[in-house]
Amino acid sequence: MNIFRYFRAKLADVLSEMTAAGELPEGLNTDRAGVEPPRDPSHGDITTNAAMVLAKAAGMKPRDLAQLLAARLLAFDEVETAEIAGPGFINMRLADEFWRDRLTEILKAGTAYGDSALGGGAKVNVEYVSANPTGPLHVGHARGAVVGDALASLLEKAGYDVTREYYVNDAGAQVDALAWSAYFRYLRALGAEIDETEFAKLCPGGELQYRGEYLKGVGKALIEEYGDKLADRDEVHGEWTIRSVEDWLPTVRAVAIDRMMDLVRQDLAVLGVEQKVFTSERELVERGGVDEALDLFAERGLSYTGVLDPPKGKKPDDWEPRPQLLFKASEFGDDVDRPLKKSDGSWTYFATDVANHWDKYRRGFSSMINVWGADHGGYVKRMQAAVKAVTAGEGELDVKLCQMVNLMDGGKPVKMSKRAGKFVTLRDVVDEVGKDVVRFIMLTRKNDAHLDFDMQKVTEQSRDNPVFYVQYAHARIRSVMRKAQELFDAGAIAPETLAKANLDDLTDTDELALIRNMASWPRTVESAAEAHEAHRIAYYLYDLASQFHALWNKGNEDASLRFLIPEQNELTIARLAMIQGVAFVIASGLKVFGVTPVEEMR
RNA sequence: GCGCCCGUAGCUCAGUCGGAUAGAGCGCAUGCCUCCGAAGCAUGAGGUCACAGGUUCGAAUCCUGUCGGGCGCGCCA
Repeated sequence: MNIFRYFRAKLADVLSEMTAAGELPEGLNTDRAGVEPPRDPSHGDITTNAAMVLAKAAGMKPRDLAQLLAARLLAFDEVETAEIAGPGFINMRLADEFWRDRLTEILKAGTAYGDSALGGGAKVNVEYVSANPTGPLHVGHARGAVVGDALASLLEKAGYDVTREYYVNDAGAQVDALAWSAYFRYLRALGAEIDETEFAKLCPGGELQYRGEYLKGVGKALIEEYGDKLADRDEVHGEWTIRSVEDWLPTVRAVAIDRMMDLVRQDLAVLGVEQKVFTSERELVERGGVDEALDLFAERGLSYTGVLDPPKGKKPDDWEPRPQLLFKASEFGDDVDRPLKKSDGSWTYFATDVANHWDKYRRGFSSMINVWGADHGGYVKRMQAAVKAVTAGEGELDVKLCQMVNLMDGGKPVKMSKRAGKFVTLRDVVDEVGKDVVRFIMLTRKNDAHLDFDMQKVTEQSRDNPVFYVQYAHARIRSVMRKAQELFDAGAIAPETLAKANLDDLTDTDELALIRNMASWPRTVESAAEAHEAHRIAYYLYDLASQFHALWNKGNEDASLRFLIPEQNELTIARLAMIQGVAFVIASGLKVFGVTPVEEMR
């Protein structure tokens, strides 16, 4: 139960009562009246701005209206006090009993606490990673993977029907370059003595783009399946020669992409990411998806053949005007119209991506979320414009841009050279620090802020490491529960039993404050889901964990505040119920992150 | 030149639909372990929310402009 939503409903009742009594005018718009936590807890448990927002329309002074509202709100059993403060806030304090009931609710729900019906089962598509299938994933991809995956889980928790999707860019120049690079490995594996720089000259762009060791496997796989059929051997000199492109490239490309996608899937599995739908750009093109989408543009008069102005501020050295098929993106909020066809007549990446989103819409997703690297920022407007155009305004696309991850080791940046094919892979990092640490840390910043990832700091066992601190809280609770088995039967301290326990002994201010914080978990889930911001969960968990640790520490000074008090069974049971509640809420949050709560620290 | 993102404590960052006296960690200062819950804890100092206007009961938050940083800007994805 989202307590703020609960009291917002009560406020609505009060407002309609007042309208019926003639104290408020008919047809008052009450949308802006909300029930929220006060900024300062000393003001109370919940607060409403209703009097201030409605005063003008009601023709009353805010504080006068607040008086009337407060009197009626006070009539509810749960509301202990209702005071007017500042410009017209109504601060309410809720009965201790109400909070203890929330704890009972948590114990009944377990890790399902915080589940919400907010989404109402609406379908949402979250597309993330979507890295080119040209090699293993590196650390940068890890952030997008985790951000997308956690956002998907968060939306599921908030009641949406979520599909996790990966768009495979298996058409276009990049995968052709991959095929060339794989072909080189194939020829080498056949035993051909081909010089790398000589071969590079034959490649498109005169460069052998992918030189990592990981392509050796593709070369071998090609030999296993096709033997030497993809190359010719000069009978006289015994040298291997390259066949014409159309004879080998489609085959090599297909095998290489297949292999690379296996690699990508394995890397994602290591991170605990499992996407359900893999949409192939090539298949989309082959089954006419692009033609369909662009026909739609043509029908609606949203495309035309024209010439773009040269980009300003950039040296137009090799620029020359060329007529292209353009999409009227500027009619949908973009700055200029965008090309759908290249000068050679083939589709641009944008055109196929329009088809991709059109396809998603037809599969029933009017709500779509894409997670991209920040370097794709310039692409957002045109894609949103395209989604609006292709769905006739019914579809909505939110793009989460992930900023760079600065990989560090003991305060020093880890050097990565993409040119030499030496970059730190996702797998390297996961092997080093573990999946849970990577996942949690990737969510400790807003997606659009730079993130420092220090391999040493993230495994440090100290308060400034949020992963440790949150996990430690959970482990401490599990440890107390284990110890409690020396005092009670396992059945007596099982969550189902604790849910029935008498909690009246929970009277300490810090204990009640802890319960209040737990009770704000459903609201945290809902607001984070609405904002599409999973990182808020990390801050909530850190906050809850430190509140728990503070209470634990008080037990050092004052033995009467400890969780296990010998000879005082009822009090101890109540406190066990409380910390079990904390463990559930932490586990519930970690589940959203795909992080396993630990039983003990090692 | 244009567009997008960002600018909050010495440092790294939170900040809920616009809400009251702007928060956390690190660092700093002070106090606290012969044992019973210290892989530490408690308390405190520290701010022109980049700057200047505007919107209103109320602005770190919304709008306009300026300054500073990052990213992007036809035939790459």
